[in-house]
Amino acid sequence: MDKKVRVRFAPSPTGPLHIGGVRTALYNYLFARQHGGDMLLRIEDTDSARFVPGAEEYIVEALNWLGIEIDEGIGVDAEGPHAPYRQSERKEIYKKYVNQLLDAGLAYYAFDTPQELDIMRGKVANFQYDASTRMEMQNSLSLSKSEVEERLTSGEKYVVRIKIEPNEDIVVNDLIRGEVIINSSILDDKVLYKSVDELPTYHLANVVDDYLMEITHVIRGEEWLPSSPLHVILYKYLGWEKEMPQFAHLPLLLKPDGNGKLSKRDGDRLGFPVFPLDWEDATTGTISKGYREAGYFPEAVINFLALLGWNNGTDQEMFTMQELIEQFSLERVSKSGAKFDYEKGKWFNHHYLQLKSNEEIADIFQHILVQKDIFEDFNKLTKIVGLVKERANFITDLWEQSSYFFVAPESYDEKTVKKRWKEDTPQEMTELATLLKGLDDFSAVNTEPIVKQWITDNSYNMGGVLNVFRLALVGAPKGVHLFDIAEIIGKEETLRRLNLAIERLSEE
RNA sequence: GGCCGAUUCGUCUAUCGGUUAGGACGCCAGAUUUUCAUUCUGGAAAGAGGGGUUCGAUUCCCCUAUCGGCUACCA
Repeated sequence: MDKKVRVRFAPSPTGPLHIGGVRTALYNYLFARQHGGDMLLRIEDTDSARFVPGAEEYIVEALNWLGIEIDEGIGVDAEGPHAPYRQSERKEIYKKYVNQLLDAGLAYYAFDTPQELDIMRGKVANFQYDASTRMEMQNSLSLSKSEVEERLTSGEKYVVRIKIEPNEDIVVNDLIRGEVIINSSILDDKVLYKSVDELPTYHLANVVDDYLMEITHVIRGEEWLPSSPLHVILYKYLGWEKEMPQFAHLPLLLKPDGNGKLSKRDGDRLGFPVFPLDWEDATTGTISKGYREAGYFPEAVINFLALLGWNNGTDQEMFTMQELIEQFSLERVSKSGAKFDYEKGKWFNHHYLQLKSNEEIADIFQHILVQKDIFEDFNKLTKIVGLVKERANFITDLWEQSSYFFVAPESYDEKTVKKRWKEDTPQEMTELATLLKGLDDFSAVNTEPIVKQWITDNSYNMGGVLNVFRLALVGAPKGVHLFDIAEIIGKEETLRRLNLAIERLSEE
């Protein structure tokens, strides 16, 4: 019987969660759910220098908003069978395995300072700390036993490096890319542990934790592919070869224009969010926009992200989370990076907006209106939403599409005025006002035929009259069906706007 | 520079040796409409290049090119 599937999302709390990270989390989640397995959230804060307060909370909130549920670890409960889930709180655990490697002669102490290493890198082209150079460096392999002892006891800062045996082909079996073979000679003796903060580096920490937490599948970004042979070696050195998880390296999310990894700056430059939620940088105070605050529905973001690198082989484009869980497969994840197509993201949101009920949308839209000091009757609002929602991509677009329902025009579109406002217009509009004034039933089904009949009877120009009427009500050549507008704003307001337009536009 | 990975319309992608290379976003045109938008219909638009293998390559192999990732006491 196979082991229960267990995957983890392991971001480092160095800032807001990047949208690419969100996709990684999503794929992990889909995979776990599909196999009835567990999804863990682990915080990789082994770099004390890059720790950013609030980042962890942000990550939890973002996943929560998106409906990516965590079964174990951070954000669920402090305990859990493999607690703690914050690597900075697992120091003792790593220490034990560092010592194990040291004792077995598979790792060694190194005392070279960062400055000394920089000098070496400057001096020797393509310098690499490995079998070919390690004997020239300051470490427990090159130094005498007593000197090492002395340096250690004197409290000199050191680092523990893995001892890589050269000239071995390391095979990484990737679920997406197949076998990737890398020769160990190109690997350097990576730092596993640093005494400065008594913390391991990512490489050791992630292997130890994945083993201890019984992770069966490591699904992560492609940027980890080059270091995965190192991880394979680590599993071997630690004696966990049999328990080694399977790897799947996801293609990267690329900039919409040009090349390279999608970054925060692309969002600022091109005007779209690259983060799930708004994020305020504590030191600079600058705010990075998030999808939530930009008006996206979580299901739209999920759907959009899911398809950036995966498809089910058919023409289907709309997927609920449940369908994604059922249909997702690593085999169908593409190998090449995907450029981030923000326009398509908008289209997804438009689609999901149309799926919402008018009441649901009106409920949210109401909050936007209140901020503008507009308090509209909910039933009326629901009606308005039904009329304009198909024109919107976001609920926030609704205001632009419907403001004329709430406020009378302050100015009139010049081009339309020039084109439509003729010598006879004031007279026609006055007649129209009189006609409307006499109507009791102001519903569109009643007013429309009457007004049109009046136009015909007087041999007026249909388009001319109606467009000026629209101009009076809306102020611009836009908007929903004219008589619907009149119905909703009501007889009184319709007449008021009509007279206002006659007054203002006749002056000129 | 070295290593690894990738390469189908502008973009996301389908195709698992034989297709008029399909769909979607975006774009353009037409229809509908009192306006704008929506909607509908139609259109333009792709296998990086070169060698093989094969009766036949977008598909398999090799080379080149291009792009990307990694190359930290960062993840």
